[in-house]
Order: sequence, then C-alpha cells, then structure tokens
Amino acid sequence: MKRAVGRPPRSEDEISEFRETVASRALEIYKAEGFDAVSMRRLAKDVGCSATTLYAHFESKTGILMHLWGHILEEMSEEILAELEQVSEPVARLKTAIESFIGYWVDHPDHFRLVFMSNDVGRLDVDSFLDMTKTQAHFALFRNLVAASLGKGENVGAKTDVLVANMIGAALCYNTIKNYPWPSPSVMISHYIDGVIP
Amino acid sequence: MKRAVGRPPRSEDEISEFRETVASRALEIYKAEGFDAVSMRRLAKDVGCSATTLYAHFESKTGILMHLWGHILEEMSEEILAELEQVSEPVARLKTAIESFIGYWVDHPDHFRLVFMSNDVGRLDVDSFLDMTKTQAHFALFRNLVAASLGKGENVGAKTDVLVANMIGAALCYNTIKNYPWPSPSVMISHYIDGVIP
DNA sequence: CATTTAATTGTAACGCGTAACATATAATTA
DNA sequence: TAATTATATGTTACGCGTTACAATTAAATG
Repeated sequence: MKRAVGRPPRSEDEISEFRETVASRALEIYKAEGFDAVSMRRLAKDVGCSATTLYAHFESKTGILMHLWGHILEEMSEEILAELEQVSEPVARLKTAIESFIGYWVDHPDHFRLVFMSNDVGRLDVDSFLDMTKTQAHFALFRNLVAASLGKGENVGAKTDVLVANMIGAALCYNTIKNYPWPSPSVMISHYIDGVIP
Repeated sequence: MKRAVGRPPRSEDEISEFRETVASRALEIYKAEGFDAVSMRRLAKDVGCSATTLYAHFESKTGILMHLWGHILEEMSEEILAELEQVSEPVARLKTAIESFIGYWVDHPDHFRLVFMSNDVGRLDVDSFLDMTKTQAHFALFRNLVAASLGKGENVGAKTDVLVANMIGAALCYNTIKNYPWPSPSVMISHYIDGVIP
C-alpha cells in the first residue's frame, strides 16, 4: 500500500500545524482590524502562502472562521465568570450569567455574526465536530449553573439546552431586529428563570 | 421653497412604484432560482435599469431584500393557519402554531437566512419601520394564541415577545448549529408552553 | 544523478456588492 | 426655442470568495 517512491504526503502534525498557523493569524487580523479585514487574499499574504493553498487546507472561508469560535467563546466565558465572582446564591448566579451572556453578544455584534450567522455553516461538517466538543465545553458552565439552581434529577441537560437556545434567540433578536420593541433583557431573563426553576 | 424651473422630482407615487417593481422582481428571482440568484446586476437587468440606478433607490442589497420578508412571513402565516384549522383547544392550538413556526424555518433554511441572518441589517434603519409594522402583523397571530391560552390581564405582550424570540432562537440553532444534539422540537415546545401557561 | 509523487505557486477568470464620475436623458420653466 | 434641474446611464474600479489550470518546487526513491 505504501508508495515507496515520490514525495510523501505531509504528516498529520504538519497539516494541523499549518491549519493552526492560519487560524491564529486569522484571529489576529480579526481582533486587530475587525470582521471585514479577514479576507482570503489578505490572510494568505499575511501567513505567507498563496490564496490557492488556503483552499487546499480549508474547504471555505467559513471553515477557517470556525476556528475563531473557540477564542470568542472563551472570552465570553471569562466575562461571565468575572461577573459571577460577586454572586453566590445559585439562582442569582444563573440570572447573572444569563444577563452577562446576552450582554456579551449585544456588546459585540461582530462576534455574534461570526459565531452564529455564518451563512453557509449548514453545508460544512467535515471537522466541525472536533471544534464542537470544545464549543460545548463553554456551555457546560450553564449546565452547572442550572444544576445548582435545581433539585437533582431534574433533566438538567434539556433545560440547559433550551435555555441556551433561548438566550441565543434573544441575542439574535436584539442584534438584528432592532426596530421592534423587544422586552428588556431583565424581562426576558425572568421568563427564562421561570422556565428553569420548577 | 419650490423650484419653479427644471425637471421636478419624482412624485412619491412614482418612487414607490419603482421600488415595488424592483422588490417584486427580486421576489420572482428568489422564488424561481433561490437566494444566490438575486444579485444587483442581475436584478437591474431583469427590471430594465442599470445597477447604478438601484443604488439611487435603495441603500443596499439588503435594503431590497427586506421587502421580501413580508411575503415569506405571509407564506409562513398561511402554513400555520392551515395547521390550526384542525385544532380547537387553545393550548393545543398554541402548541401546533409553535411547531409549525419552527418547522417552517427548518424546512426553508434559505428563507430563514433571508429574514433573520442579513448581515448588515443592523446598519439599516431608513424605511425599515414601515415594513416593520407589516412584519409585526404576522406575529399578532401568536399574540392571539397566547391570549387565548391565558387568563386575561396576564401580560400577553411580553410573553408573546419572549416566545417569539425563543422560537427564533430554536430555529437558528437547528439551522446553524447542526452538530449539537439539540432537544427535539417537541421538548423545546413543551418548555415554551410551560413558560406561557401560568 | 534522474525519476516520481505531493504540494505549492501564479495567473486568470467569474460574478459579486459597492462606489465614483462623467455623460446623457427627461421634464419642467422662461 | 433655450436654460435649468432631476434622474438615469455607462464605464471603470476595488476587493471579495471561489475555481480551474498549467507551471513549479520539495522530498522521497532508485
């Protein structure tokens, strides 16, 4: 099976190293100059390869941008955790976290667009499950907060997932349907809390 | 104040007639050939004007696409109403409507993208309030269903808005974060119902 | 060395959204 | 008619995501 002659394929390490280089450079550009500054040609130039090469390693621009999700979610998690340090009562902690979550996405529309509004993300599924596990880890925080606010055995998983979907929905509405007089976050949140607490 | 000499500005009617022509042609293209087929150059060609002229009447492509929202929401409303015909009990009706709502956006990802994932919709606010009133009308359906499922005086407005935001969030999650094992719609919906019913 | 295979490169192209700008047309008054 | 003003046009341009393709380079073998 092994080809004994000719240049050997790149090792897995080499491949993933290149991919990481590209991803981290994309992150630098995004942080320094914003969403629109991250283009394939620009990224190729910065990383020292041709635009064509990028397409040999990623199936699309969105495939690259997905690697920024982890960083953004980490930043969000840190912000939430910082807010949580001053709160101890379980339900109050959950409330604070929800408030902080929504606030983060409202304060950073570009980040919201990047993570939740990638047009063709539905078509991509190659390596997304790998980053998905990392992504899920950031939502474990809410899982814990919900569990702490709840009696044990109360299908924490489902309630957390519903809560997360709700929060994302609120962030989407605040971000994109601005003309509609949505209820204030505090009203939204109190409904979410009612949905969690039995 | 009036300029007595020179070609007079187009009347409001003429202006809005042209805008409607463009919008309806855009809708035709969208329905016949899908999202990606609607481009400014193509639309200009079809409507019989130059691409430059489009920018004299709309501030961006998104500004044109917004006019398609109404049609899509109407289609959605019709689908919901059709489902509702076979259900009479108020809470069951609400449940059916929610199910139908989410199902519609899951079945039509392009429509979801068009209505809820327009990247730069946040920057547009010129005439959006006009269409917004039409848009709101389509959500009045849920307002009525919530009211029917509820005792009077129970802040129907806020509950409806929260519900709508939640449903949009569910649709977004189903559409874009496909790899995550979200709870089934029926689980989501039962939580929404719990959030509405006191 | 030459050969073979993998990987990268450069270039061109397509159509896209959007803008600038000079030119042309249309519709009104004097 | 001429003058004036509003609107529409064509052209050109920029950078974009993406693809095709021929040419080149890199790393292994014999």
